[in-house]
Amino acid sequence: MSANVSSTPRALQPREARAATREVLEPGSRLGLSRKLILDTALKLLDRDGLDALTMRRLAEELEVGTMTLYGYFRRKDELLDALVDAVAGRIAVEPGQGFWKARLRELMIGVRKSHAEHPAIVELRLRRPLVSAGALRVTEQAMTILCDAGFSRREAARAYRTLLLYTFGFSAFGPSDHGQRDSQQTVEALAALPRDRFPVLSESVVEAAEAMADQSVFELGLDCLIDGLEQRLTAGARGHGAP
Amino acid sequence: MSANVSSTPRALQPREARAATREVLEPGSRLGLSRKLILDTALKLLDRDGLDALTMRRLAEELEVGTMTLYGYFRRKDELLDALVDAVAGRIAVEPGQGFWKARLRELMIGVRKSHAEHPAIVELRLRRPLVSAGALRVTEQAMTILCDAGFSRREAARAYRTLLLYTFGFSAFGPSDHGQRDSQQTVEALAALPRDRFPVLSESVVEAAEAMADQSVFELGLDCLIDGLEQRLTAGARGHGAP
DNA sequence: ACCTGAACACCGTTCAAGT
DNA sequence: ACCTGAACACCGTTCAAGT
Repeated sequence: MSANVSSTPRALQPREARAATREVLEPGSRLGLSRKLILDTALKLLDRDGLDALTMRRLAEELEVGTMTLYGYFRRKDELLDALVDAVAGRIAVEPGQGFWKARLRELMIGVRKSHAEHPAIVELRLRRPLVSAGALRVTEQAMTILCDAGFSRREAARAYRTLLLYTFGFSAFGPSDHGQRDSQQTVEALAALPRDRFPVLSESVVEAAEAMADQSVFELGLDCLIDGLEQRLTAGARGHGAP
Repeated sequence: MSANVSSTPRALQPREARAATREVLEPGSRLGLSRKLILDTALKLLDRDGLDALTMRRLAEELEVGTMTLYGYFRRKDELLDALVDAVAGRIAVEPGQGFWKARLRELMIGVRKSHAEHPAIVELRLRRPLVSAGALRVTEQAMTILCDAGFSRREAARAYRTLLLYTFGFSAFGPSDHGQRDSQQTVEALAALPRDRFPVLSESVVEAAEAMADQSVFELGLDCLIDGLEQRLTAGARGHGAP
């Protein structure tokens, strides 16, 4: 799938590029079709049956339309996927909020995490495409605002946000899935089967390890550790060699 | 691909399970074939051409063997992929090391990150499969040892390691790719094209944001923030309400 | 102008057959 | 016992044709 992605950027012409960022084709639609309807249906399919279930054929079938009709609205499947990611990212809450910067930042990242939890397949989609669309950058803007207001330089704010975002994506992509009951039981069994001589500590921590692997609340632990660590650097920097 | 994964665990019988964890079939090999050779070739293919290039047909072609011959060594492609992940994880450095626990933990996670950087496709493979094989758990054992020695309870050690691991995976999966020169230029352009009124801070931080997105060293920033945050919790816990 | 079936070049895997 | 080609049920996408 991603082999196709990497093979066809095709450097858009300036004028064409501008058009491409908003509505690409959007034909007149003899059937009731629209880009929005296609995206909504794709998201429904994604949430219900996962990333692998989102094929052009099945999406078309769901819309009761010929497969090739979709290609009148999105030139390639990739284009549809990018639009999907942008749309979902665009719904993440970025209210200004109030209070200390640490609390505001915490709130923001929990909103990102919540969006991931609601649409797990979207996280997978973001793996290979470093999408920098407007919808996806709303969160970045908000985070940068909070961090710069707190006293971080633009460079440090950008780096700090990066660690928060990558941690959040990591948790969503590799962390516990929402149903994860069965996973936990399997984890316990796998850990219990380890040779005690080579895994002395883990053998004594089977339950604790399995719980940590299944526990959604570990997200907040890491998030708070990161934010605390960033705060230390902020105050250390201000004291140590003064901000310019 | 992963639809197939989820559809066929098939609960092994106890005796069968034991056999399955080591050598599954390993036929006598009239050609010079072996599970090891297949895995080595698969890893070479993966590193050279990426995850999508690793198809059973192409792997067989590379080995100058009929496609179906591979199925004599691995029952399914998934089985081959799991073996691949386990083998690569098994090579991560987990020397005991010395010094303060923070430095040892830092070293360990940098080793994990290094392995990811060397085999990016392996990170993708670990997305959907929460593999708990012996090879992959060596790092866990080492991390738990370090954290427990430092004074964390087994539960807190397991949770702490979890945040470190998920951050590391997040960075490797969603962070800058190793070549990423071109990405950076494209990022700058995308950020510069944002409407200044809706993105006032980001518009002023185009270069800083693009640099942070391309910078491998941001990994250490987040890693150190996390470890510092964990340390705060360790000492706070020891002072606050004493360890049992 | 809008929609679409057939076809092409791919997948993983089953099955029956080769030696 | 070991190996494998043909076949099946899928992909994304091109192309030429329908209305």
